[in-house]
Amino acid sequence: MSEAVFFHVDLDAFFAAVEVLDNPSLKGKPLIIGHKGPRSVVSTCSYEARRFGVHSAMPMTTAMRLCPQAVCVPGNMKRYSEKSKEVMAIISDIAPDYLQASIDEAYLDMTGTGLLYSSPRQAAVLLKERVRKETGLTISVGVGSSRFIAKLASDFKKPDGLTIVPSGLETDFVDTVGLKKLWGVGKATVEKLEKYNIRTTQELREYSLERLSGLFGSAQGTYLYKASRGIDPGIWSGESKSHSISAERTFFPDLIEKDAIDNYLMELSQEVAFRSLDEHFVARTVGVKIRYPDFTTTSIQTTPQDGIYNSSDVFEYASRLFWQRYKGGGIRLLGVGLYQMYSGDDIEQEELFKEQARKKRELERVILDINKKGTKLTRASSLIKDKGRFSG
DNA sequence: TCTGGGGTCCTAGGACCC
DNA sequence: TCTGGGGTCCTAGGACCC
Repeated sequence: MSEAVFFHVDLDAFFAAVEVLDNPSLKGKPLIIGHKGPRSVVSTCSYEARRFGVHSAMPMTTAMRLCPQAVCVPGNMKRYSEKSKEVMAIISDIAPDYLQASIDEAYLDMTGTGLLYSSPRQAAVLLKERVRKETGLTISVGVGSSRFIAKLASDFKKPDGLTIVPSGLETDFVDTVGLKKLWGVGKATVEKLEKYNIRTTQELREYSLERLSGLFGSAQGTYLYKASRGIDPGIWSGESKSHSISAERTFFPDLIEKDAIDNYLMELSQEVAFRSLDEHFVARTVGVKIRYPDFTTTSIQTTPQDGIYNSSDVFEYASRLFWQRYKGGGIRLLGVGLYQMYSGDDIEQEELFKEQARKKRELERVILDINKKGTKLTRASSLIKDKGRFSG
């Protein structure tokens, strides 16, 4: 029985790195990925831009104030997906088992690879070399006895880092990383911990499981208890329980006209409906999200008995929910989501599936296929766009 | 700093059932 | 009848991650 070994692989400043690869004149320059609108945020940025204090999720206006000379590009997800696939292909070549966690990171289970590689270090170096040679990108790799430790380790030295946490030193490593950088411990939790005078992982370990569960609830209490001891609290262990699809837009200026609101509700409804069709999922719940100019956000959802089978169903429920909840005035953000989704292949065989709804769903599938082949064929109503819209 | 968009998971309260 | 206990589902909101 060999000891558990996990790698966490993280692509360095991924979107920015791909942009530089495709346009070498950007090399060495502060580069920001994101729209330039007044309500945009930074998606990713190059290390050159980070030196000015720019980081992901920062309002674009702030970023440009900190680094006015930065080059700003909107980003190209299709291209990033391509490069991501190239990297994942190399990973699948090297690791017996892996789990892609997002477009730019993966967890590799390297347990029992002692006969394939002389050491975890050798395997990690090989992986880094192959990714660099074959894709032109650099990665940071963390190695540890669990996914949790590997994840913290990959972040420890960036870019182009390799951090190996020897088994037995997990708790020491967690102390070195520090409370604020623990995965799963965000701003709100840090603030709450500080109220109890907990500022370090050592101080956190002085609290019993019972005490933490009482203060933070059983799930988060257990999480903090384990994480502070370097024990994997269970990140990325099981299958995900639910699936959801959502689409939202932030507007500038705020949306106010009824027609514009209806048009966006229709557009967002179609977007999520077609994506659910594409992914062969059927949703049981529809929801709407409204954000007002003062940033207060509210949501409302329903789980109809009759089921949700096509884009008109989604729009009907979304519209009903919106007008039920809307308090009036400007709208900063509008969103439509589908929740409690399950595999559509089951439902399509059921008797209760209404004939009309089924036909419509099939028609929409045809439209989806045509769109995939490159022709644009959408409902005329969704083509009416108001002039105020800036992002999408 | 004035705050995107797409997700997952958790909590608390209420409804409802046995 | 002043009031159990457990389970499940639904809803709204919040934390967190990339």
